[in-house]
Amino acid sequence: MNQELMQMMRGTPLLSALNEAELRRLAEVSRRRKLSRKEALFLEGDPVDGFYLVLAGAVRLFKISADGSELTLHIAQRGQTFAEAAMFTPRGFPANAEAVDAAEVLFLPREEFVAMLRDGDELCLRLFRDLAIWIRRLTDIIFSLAFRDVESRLISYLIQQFRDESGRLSNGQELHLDVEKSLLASYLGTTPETFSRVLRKLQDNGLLNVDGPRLTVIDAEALHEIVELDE
Amino acid sequence: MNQELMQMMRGTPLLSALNEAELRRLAEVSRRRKLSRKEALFLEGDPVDGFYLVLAGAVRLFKISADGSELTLHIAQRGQTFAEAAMFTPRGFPANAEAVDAAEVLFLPREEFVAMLRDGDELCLRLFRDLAIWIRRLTDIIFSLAFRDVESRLISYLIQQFRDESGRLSNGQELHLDVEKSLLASYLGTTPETFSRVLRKLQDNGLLNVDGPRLTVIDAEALHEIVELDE
DNA sequence: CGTAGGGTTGAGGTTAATCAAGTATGGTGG
DNA sequence: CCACCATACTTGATTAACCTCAACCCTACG
Repeated sequence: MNQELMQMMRGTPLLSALNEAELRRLAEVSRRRKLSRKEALFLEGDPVDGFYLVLAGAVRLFKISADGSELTLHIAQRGQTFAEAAMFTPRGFPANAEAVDAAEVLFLPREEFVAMLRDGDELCLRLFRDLAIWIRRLTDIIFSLAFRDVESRLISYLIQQFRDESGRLSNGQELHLDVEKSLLASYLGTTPETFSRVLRKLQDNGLLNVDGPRLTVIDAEALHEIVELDE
Repeated sequence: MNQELMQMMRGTPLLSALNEAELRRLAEVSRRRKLSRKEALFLEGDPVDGFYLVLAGAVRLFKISADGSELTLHIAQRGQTFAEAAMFTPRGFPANAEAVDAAEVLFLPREEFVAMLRDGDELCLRLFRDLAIWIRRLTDIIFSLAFRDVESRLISYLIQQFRDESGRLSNGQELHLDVEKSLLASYLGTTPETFSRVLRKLQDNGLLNVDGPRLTVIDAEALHEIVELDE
């Protein structure tokens, strides 16, 4: 049996509730799948036979509009699970999934997993927490889209990604964007053009230095003020 | 024991998984609460000690921005439960709740409910479905906010509320708005002014007749076309 | 009759999308 | 090693959607 796989599974909040035997059983029926950059994993509406764990790389979950524009809901990183909730809806996946860069995922079949839900109440509680976190995440996105402008959303993202122990950015700090700017734009619910312009504006106003994917914080205080204005 | 209460509880998808004894036990520890129009039930961030079932009237779940504007996430009607998910997050309610009109709710304490989760796997599965439905609902809201204009959202709402067996509106059909227009505006993520203007435009274009809260469908085909354009 | 609340209408301004063009940058094949 | 191309990114000009502010209407109700 694959030791590294078991290790990864144990590392997730959800699956760590399983005992050794269950973990091994689940590992046996799971399937690995390699994805190339931008390769689709599933589409919105596809029937759901199980959920996924990211083994390597990252997977993007996104909605797509009739005219083709996209909004990224979440980027699942190595060690994270996704599509757990979809297993319990009759209407298939509520979003699309594709690899950000080359990636590998582990597919965990619904049937075996649900069987384990039936005997372990700890596993149930973990899954409830998982789903509740999703609900939180989605309500946060709704709040952002409804009440905040792109500038505020962008700065929020930076703070969230790069904050120190105090939960804040500090002057001189280097922020290296590890994802494409256009992907980030989609995550912020805007276009690459607007994203670029907002970065530019922050630079012109002396809050941030921009050098390709390398950002340098110039005026952390001002940045924090902008997001705190709309909570 | 209150027969009517038991009846209501049995009527919900979630609680119908409980057996008689459990139902009675839960009814015993539950608490009824009457709310007057616009009375707050809880605020975002409040600690969560349980969830709610609407006994009468309706309860509105909404986010509120720093400058005071509101976005309604859901209007829970008689017989519906809400805040189930919040029980499993460490960060309190993710939204505010208040009565739309005079209403009555039943508070179901977390502790007893979670205890029942531990022994009934059917109950767990129902709850998973509940949470998955919430996730679906929230992703739909996100889709609407990100990709669709107010006109399209409004028509979608009307179709959703008043569709016949075929899932469509028909010419001459009377649609009676049972909630305040300003509340509807908040539900559609817009302002009363814009809401009013959109209705006006639909009337001017001969798609709809507007007489206070009474709408009459003039051109169902055209209405459906508008929403189908953006899926 | 007067007032209050919900609703409507108009003018003006802001945000951000769209369209179009131009600039790096990195990889590939000659 | 260089020319070429694809791709991401940037910038400018224009436009569209929608919000804000302000005034006004209408109806219910004291």
